[in-house]
Amino acid sequence: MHIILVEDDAQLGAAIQRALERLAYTVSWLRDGREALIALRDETADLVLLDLGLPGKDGLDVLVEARRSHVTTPVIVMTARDGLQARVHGLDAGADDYLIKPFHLDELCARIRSLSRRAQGLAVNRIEVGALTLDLGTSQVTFRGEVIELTRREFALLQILLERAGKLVRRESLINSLYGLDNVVGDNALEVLVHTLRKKLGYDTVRTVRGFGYMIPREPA
Amino acid sequence: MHIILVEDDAQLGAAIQRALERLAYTVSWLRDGREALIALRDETADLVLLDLGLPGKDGLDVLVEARRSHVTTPVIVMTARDGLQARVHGLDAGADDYLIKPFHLDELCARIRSLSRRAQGLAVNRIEVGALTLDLGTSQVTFRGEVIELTRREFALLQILLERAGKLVRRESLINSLYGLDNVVGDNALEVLVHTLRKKLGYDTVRTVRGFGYMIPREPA
DNA sequence: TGCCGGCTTAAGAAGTGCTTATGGCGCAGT
DNA sequence: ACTGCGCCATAAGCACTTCTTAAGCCGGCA
Repeated sequence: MHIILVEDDAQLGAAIQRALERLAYTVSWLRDGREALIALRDETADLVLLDLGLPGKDGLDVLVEARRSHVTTPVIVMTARDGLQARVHGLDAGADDYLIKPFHLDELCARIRSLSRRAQGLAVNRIEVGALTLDLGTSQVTFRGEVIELTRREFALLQILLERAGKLVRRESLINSLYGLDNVVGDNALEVLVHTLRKKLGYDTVRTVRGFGYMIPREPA
Repeated sequence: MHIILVEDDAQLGAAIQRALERLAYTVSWLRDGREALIALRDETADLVLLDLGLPGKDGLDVLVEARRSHVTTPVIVMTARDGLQARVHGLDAGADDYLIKPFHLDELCARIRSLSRRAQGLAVNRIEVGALTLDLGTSQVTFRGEVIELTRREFALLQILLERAGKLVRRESLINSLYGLDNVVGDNALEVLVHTLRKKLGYDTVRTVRGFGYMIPREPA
C-alpha cells in the first residue's frame, strides 16, 4: 500500500514516514503543495496524508483542486489549527478524515486502516476468504479457525493478496507495495517471503502464476 | 512493445530496464544523447523514456531535434525533483508526459500503459475482441469465458495483435516489438510462438497473411 | 517438379521460481 | 552497553517451465 505524505515540518514528517514504513507501508514524502497536487492528480497512491499549513500552496487549495479534477483517492487531513472552523472546511473540501495535531501515531494508523478498508467498500476491518480471516484492527490472522502468527512482512503480503483475492497480483506490484522503489531489493526476496507464508498457511493457499505473479483464489480449488 | 530508455545513471537505468523487461516489454537502454537521437529518428520504438540530464547532448535538445524531424513516437520525460521549470519546457518541447524523480515504478508503468493506449485511442484497461478478453491490469486472458494460462511471450504477442485487431500486423513489426533491436532472433521464433498461442486459443483465432504477417479479425469469421 | 513461406515437432539452452542456509540488523532484556 | 533472539535480505543449488533453434514437413504457385 502506497501512501503520499504531504508535510513540510522535517521532524514530524520524518517521524511519520519512519512509523508508517515500519508498518510495511510505502511512503512518498513531499514537502511542497505544488508537488502534492501533481502527485495527487496521478492517482497512484492509495491514500494521502495532507498537512494544511504548506509552503507554495495551501493544503486546502490542493485538496479542492484535486477533487475538482475528480481525484477520488482517500485523503486524511492533518492540521495544527484547532477549532471547528478549519475542520468543517476540511471536510467540505473533500477530506475523508481529519486529525488535529498533536496526535498519536496509534490513532493515525487506526484511521489509515479503517479508511483503506472503507475505500474498498467494506464496512468492517476484516477480510475473509475461504478458510482465511485477516483482521486489520488486531492484525490477527486465522486459518481454519486457528490463530496464525505472521511477521509484519508476511502480514502485509497476505493483506494485499486477500484484498485482491481471486485476481492475479503482479510481481512488480507486490514488490512495489512491499519495498518501494528506493529500496532496490534482491530478485528473490519476494519468493522467500511467499515461501515462509506458505509454510504457515499450507502450500495451496497462494497460487503462483508463472511469469506474472501470485493470487489467492476466492473459492478454494 | 519496444521501449527505448535513455538514462545515464547506471543504477537507475538498470532498475528500470529490469522492471520493464519483467513486464514483458522490450527495452533498449542508451546512455548517450547522440545515440538517443539516432535511435529516435529510426522510429522503431513504440515509446521513449528520456532522462533530461545527459552527457553528450542535453535531453531536451534531443527531444526538440527529434520533433523537428517529425518523429512522433510518444516520449515520457524523466527529470529531477527540482525541475518544475524543466517540466514546462519538456512539455513545450514535445514530451507527451513527464515523471519527477524519484518516482515509483508503479507510476512509470501506469504512464506507459496509458500512453501506449492513448496512442491507439483506447480508454480502458481491457481489450475485448470476439470471444477474447485481455486484462492488462491482472494480465489475465479469457477465451469463451474461460481463463487461459499464457506465458509472458504469448501474452505480449496476443496483446499486440488485439490492440491492432482487424488490422494486419507485419512480421517485422511483431519481431521488433517482442524482441527489440539488439536481440537478433532466429526467423522462425515468431512462427513457433504463434503456433503455441494457437494451440491454446484454437487454430482460427490468429489468421496468417502469407508474406506479410498476422492478424486477429475483429468479427469472428 | 522445385521453390518459397509457413507449420510442426523435438531437444538443448535460458529463464523462473522454490527451497535451504547464512549472516546482518534491530529490538528487548539484562 | 552487551547479549540473545527474531526478522529479513541474500546467495546458492535444484527442479521445472518456457524459449529458441534446428530440422523436416506441407501446400501453394510458377
